[in-house]
Amino acid sequence: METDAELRFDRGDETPERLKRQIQRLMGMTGAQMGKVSGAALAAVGARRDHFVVLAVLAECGPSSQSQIADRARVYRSDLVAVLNELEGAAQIRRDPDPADKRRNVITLTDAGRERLAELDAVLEGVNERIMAPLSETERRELFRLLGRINAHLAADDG
Amino acid sequence: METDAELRFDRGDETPERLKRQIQRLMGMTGAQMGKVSGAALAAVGARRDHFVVLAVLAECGPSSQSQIADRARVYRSDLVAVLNELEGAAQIRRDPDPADKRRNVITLTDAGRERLAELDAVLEGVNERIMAPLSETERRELFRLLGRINAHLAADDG
DNA sequence: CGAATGTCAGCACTACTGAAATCG
DNA sequence: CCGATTTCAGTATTGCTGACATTC
Repeated sequence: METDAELRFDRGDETPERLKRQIQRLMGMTGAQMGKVSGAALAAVGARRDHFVVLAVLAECGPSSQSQIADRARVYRSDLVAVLNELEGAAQIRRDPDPADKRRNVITLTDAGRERLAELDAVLEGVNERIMAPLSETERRELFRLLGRINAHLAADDG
Repeated sequence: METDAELRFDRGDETPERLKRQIQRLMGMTGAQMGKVSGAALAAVGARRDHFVVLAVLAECGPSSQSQIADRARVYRSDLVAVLNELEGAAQIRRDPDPADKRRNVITLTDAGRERLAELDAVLEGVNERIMAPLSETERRELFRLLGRINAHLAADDG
């Protein structure tokens, strides 16, 4: 039998062509790696992605209810609760009952929250720069443009 | 207080600028959506991503040991076991002990496996086309090129 | 002995669902 | 009564780690 002879023992970049042609796979791998890098960078300062996203939404949209934040940050309402608990514990947000609608809370960014956002923003900007390092300025814009188009198309397709 | 007046009730695309500028976020969202689309397409024919990847590796690299497949398909050895069990159950692969090294199994693609791979390949090609629909041929090539560069850079950076 | 291989068990994290309590 | 909001509990999937027996 030729069992041993037919095994390929060589290492290196042996990724099959079939896999290389799959945009899903390339996007998935690259996206996952980006997620890891930025996740690790945020973890290094004791934060997670949701913290940044929620703070950013509050900074740009002003005081909001939790369901508004959930919609804009694309976080589930149920998961948002824990995030807000943590941010509130660090005094980066305030959670006050809305007198006009007693079902809601009004979430407000504090000064500490604004500082924290600036910190996280700087961290992620560093990550951004590191990720985009091999691309020129025009290439970066082009990448954004292409991804944006695909993303819009996918979002319109099935929600 | 102006609690109610400061709330923003308008819906639509309110994604904060800060978030739009994050390549990680755009890639993450787009990649996740691609993953969902292709995952759903594969689930519709009773398969998962790993099935396709493993079959593709076997088709292009020939009979291999499990750890070789794991390396090339970027699947963990531990997770590969279940995948191979399923493929073996459907008679799409054979798992024979390697007489030359009794620690190893030699995994071989069967004819049924080749047929299955062709089927999954067609399914994913459809997904690919659907995802890339809004882009022209040159734009698609450009996207691949840019992503490939970033991916190679990230992979070289930290493994 | 140390290293590789296949296997199993389990952990951590994220996305997601469901339901309850309160209120409009 | 129906619907929205906040909250808690739990599921499911996936990436990943650790341990173990066997064999080189």
